[in-house]
Parts: sequence; structure tokens; C-alpha cells
Amino acid sequence: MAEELKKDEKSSNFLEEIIETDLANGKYKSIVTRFPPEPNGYLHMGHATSICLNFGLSKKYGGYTNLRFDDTNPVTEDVEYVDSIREDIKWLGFEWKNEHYASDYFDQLYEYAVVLINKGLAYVDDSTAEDIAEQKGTPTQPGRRNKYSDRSIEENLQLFAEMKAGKYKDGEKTLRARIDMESPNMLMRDPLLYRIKHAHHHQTGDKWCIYPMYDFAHGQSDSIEKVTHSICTLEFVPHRELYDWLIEKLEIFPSKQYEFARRNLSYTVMSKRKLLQLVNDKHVDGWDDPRMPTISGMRRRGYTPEGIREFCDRVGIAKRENITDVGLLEFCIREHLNKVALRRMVVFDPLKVVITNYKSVAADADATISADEMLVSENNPEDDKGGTRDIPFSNELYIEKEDFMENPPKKFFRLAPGKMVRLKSAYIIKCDEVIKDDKGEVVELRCSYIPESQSGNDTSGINVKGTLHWVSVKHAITAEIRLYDRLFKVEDPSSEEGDFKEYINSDSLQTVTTVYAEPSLKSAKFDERYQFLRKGYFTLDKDTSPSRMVFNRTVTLKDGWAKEQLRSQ
RNA sequence: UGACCCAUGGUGUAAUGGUAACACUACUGAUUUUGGUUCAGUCAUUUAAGGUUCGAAUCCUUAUGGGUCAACCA
Repeated sequence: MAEELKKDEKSSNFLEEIIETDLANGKYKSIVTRFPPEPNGYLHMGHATSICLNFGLSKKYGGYTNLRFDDTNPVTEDVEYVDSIREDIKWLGFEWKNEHYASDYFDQLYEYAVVLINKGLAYVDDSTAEDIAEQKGTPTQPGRRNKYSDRSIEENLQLFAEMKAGKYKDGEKTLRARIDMESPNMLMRDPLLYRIKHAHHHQTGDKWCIYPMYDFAHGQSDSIEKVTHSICTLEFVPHRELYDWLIEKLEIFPSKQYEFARRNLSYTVMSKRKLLQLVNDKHVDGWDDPRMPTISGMRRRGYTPEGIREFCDRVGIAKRENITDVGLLEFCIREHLNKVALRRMVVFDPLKVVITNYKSVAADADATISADEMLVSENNPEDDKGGTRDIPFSNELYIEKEDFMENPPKKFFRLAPGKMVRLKSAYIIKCDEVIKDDKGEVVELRCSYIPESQSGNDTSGINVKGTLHWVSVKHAITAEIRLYDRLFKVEDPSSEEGDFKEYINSDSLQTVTTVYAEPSLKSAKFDERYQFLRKGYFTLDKDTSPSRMVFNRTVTLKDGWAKEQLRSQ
């Protein structure tokens, strides 16, 4: 109820206003949107924005969204991408009403072209690509027609039929709309409608050797599907004039195009072309490398659909260029993970602690876990129903090296000679002795524990400021972890001087081959999210094998102490 | 030296001629068996100049800045 109220109160963006107006004055009873990817690459965060927008709008106002593959260029497209796109949309949590392909409409599109020819609004041009470009003029100079534009309707009809029949080679002829070679809008200067490509199409096979251009496929497909609001990005603004012209001349259902600014994220790039380069040049592990802003990359990294959707909701949409701080995305991911992640203890960089006054039951090498004291810890303090797990304790533990300092600064709340800390869900310990090797490196701590300080039964009356995570040496299991940082060193790699790849952050992946984890992680599952206490959120990577567990760091925890240290430097 | 689109805190978005706000970030403090979470608070905003109006972030004009357009790509 309160949730609904909040949504109603939320201000509308410009698209919602348009839809509300259209609905209010009866232009439409319900709306139809579509998500129209070209199957020539993997989906990224920008697509996620579009998906959330299109599906979100039809859900909010009653209606539906189609998935339509914009497959008019068989040379660059492949079914591999069709499959990954479907999977990504489903994973994000959306369901399309109908699944279509622009290629479903090739027959209809051909008929539309014939209609234009019959109206004297399209002609077959024999010019080369170079000539057409030259005749087109420039943004500041008008273009001019050539002799082919005067062909009769009958001749155009016949030539177009011959194009379809395969009589001509690639590039030999094109079909163009006859509009206005002097238009200030370059797209209106007799745009190409069809080109010849003797290429195998992943959906239609070898049926066609002529393929419609984007402008003669997209709007018409929208119209055929009765799409009411066709939402695309800003670079298509100049196409709108042509979009409307074709629909008007064809006298078909008047779908309308609306444009919004594509979403850019700081410290990454967001174009298929650039992402492809990163993959091809092996700067990343593939399209689903956890550092990539692709949906598959974010999924592998451990981002959740809920977090991504929340991010899209929060940033909203508008018509101005933007670079959104990835920090906001990370905030949304943390916010969700904090609610669902299981807490576990993992030591990344171990320092051995011997509890001198603790009598470990299992002193033998062959001792079983059950012989030792089992402590209980909550799986998630944010979730009442999260339950608990048992953690074995013993007289030999690992703590994090960085959690001990021999000469600590004033605000250091962790372990130091003579100081006490709480071991999470266990006891308070006091550091009695520091043991060093020949080089003066601290290699072991001798501590004593306070038996009355056990978590949940603490009668010691001692208050300590710091709480550390730990694992029992002999019970610990090992794993590999991969720590990710931003892929680029600068906020906007594309706007920097030179090639964007010069700004790649060479430290974006740090692998720690052996970390020590509490034994319950042995049963870690792929769809489960974990918070390694005080370290960050992690999830199992697909590189995990029976002999080696691999965890990806999804995102760090907010680290107030790191900030404090930075400040004092 | 054309046409079109855009301009609100550091970032992203609201305010639809009537008190410039929300979130993130940053900073204070409280709570905390995660230096996490949670809670309370602080800093910070209309590109500029004219005009219309009782009143302009909003409407008009001009300037400035940014973006897009000359693929048989989408």
C-alpha cells in the first residue's frame, strides 16, 4: 500500500506524460511498446535501461511489450546473439508478449516497396555507393538527383522484381525513396530502402537476396505490430521525419517514435563496437567478463536483477547527455545484496593466532570437526528468517594480517599488543605476545581468550570496540577469489585524447589464489550470494571446479576505515 | 559555418507561470558483536544577457556551451 502510494507520487518522466496524455484523450486504450535489439552483439547496461523503460511503461499503463529482433543485415547477425539476448531479458525479470523478427515481415515489406513505386515515390538506382554519396551533398550543401530517378513506374517495378529475383550482383542496384534531395535532413535526400546482399540469413535462409534498410524495416515493423510508442535513443531523432513520411505514404497504422538519451556509465564504455574490441584484443575474458558492462558480465559478477532494475528506476530518463556515476549502480547492488546475502567468514591474507589458554579438543592431526567446539552465527542479521550456521572454533586461528598493528594509530580498533578485540560470534581475545621471524616480520600472535565472553552468553562485562572475522586453521577450506576494480582509469574513456584503450586500468583484476574460508562455504551454490564479513559481496564463478572454488567479488562493502586512513595520509 | 536536439548541486533526475526538491556522493554525529547496516543532521543547484508577466528554472529573443547528421550499419 505504502509502496503503491510512493509510486503514484513519483514524478513522471516526459514519456510517461506523453502516454498519460494519449490515454487520457482516448488516442489509445492501451499501449504497445517493443524492445528491438539487433542480434549482432551482447546486451549491455544501456540495453538494460531500454528494457526496463519499455517493459516498465507497458506494465505501468496496461499493455504489452514485444521482443523484436531487428535482423535486416544478415552479414553481421547470428542466432548466437538471439539466444543470449533472450536469456538476458528473462534474467532481468521481464516477459515479452510476442517474439518477432523484422525478417517475419520481409514479404509485407516488399509489398510496401511496390506500393511506393506505384505512387511514384520510389525508384531503382544503378549508381555506385560512391556516386550516391557524392550526389547526396553535405549537411551544408544540397544534393542532386541523377538520371535514374526519372525511370517510369513500369520500369522500376520490373527492375525491383529482378533485384528480388537475383538478377543483379551485390551493390549493382538499390531501391530509393523519392523525397527531397535538398532537404536539410540528410536522411530525406532520397534514402536507400533496399540493397542487394546475396547472403544467407539466420532466419530466412536463402529466400532473399535483397534486404530492407533500417529505415524501411523498423517503422513498418512497429506499424505492423501496432506499436503505439516506439522508443529509441537520441541519435534517431533525424530519422523521425522519415519514419513519419513512410507511414504516411504507406497509409498504415501510425506508430510514433520518441527518443531519450542513452545511458552512459562512468569508468566504462558502452558501445558494442568498443566492447567488441575489448573482447577481441583480449583485454577481458570475453563478453561475460565480470568487468564488462554487459548484462552477462554483470550477471557473472554477481549483480542481481533487482539491483539493476532499482538502478534504472532511480536514474530515470531524460533527453540530455549524461554520464551516471557507477557508484550509484554499486549502491543499488549493495542495497539488495545486504538484504539477501548469506554472511560468511573468509580470511584473505592470514596471520596465525594461537589461543594459549584454550584447550582444543581435537589436538590430533586426524581429529574430526565435531570434536571441537561449535559456535553459532546468524546467516544474515538483516533477515529474521535467515537462520544460523555452526562455525568450528579451535586454539589455532587465522585473522586478517591488516587487522593487527604493532604500533597502532589512535583510532585503530583492531588487534595490537596488549589490546583486546571480539572475534565475531566467538570470544574476546587479548594479544599477549608477538612472534616475529628473522626478518622482523610478524608471523604469529599469542593471545588469551576470555571464557566468559562467549557471544550470546557474555558475562565478562568487557566492552571492546573492534570485532574481527576469523577462521579455524585446521577447519578452513581454501578457495580462489577474484577482486575487480573499474575497467578504466578515467571517467569517460571515449572523450579522452587518443584511443580509448590507452585508458584501461591494468589493475582491474586482482586474483588471490588461496584464501581461507569457514567450512560451511564448502556447499556454496551458484545462485547464492554471500557477504564475506567485512570484505565484500561474493558469488561463485563459473570457473569453479570440483578441485577449486572460485569466487568473484561482486562489490566491496562501504569502507569507512579505508576512508579514514586516506584522510590521515 | 547548415539543420536538428539539449542545458537545474560533484552525479542523475523532479518542480508542467506561484516557497527550487529527491536520490547518490561528500561531510558531522548516534547506534552497532561487520569501521557494514540503520538513524539523525550538514554542505551544495537553475549557462548568460535581454524581453513578456504582479510573479520565470519554466514562455519569447539572442548569445554561449555540449551533442547529432554526409554507412548499400542499426
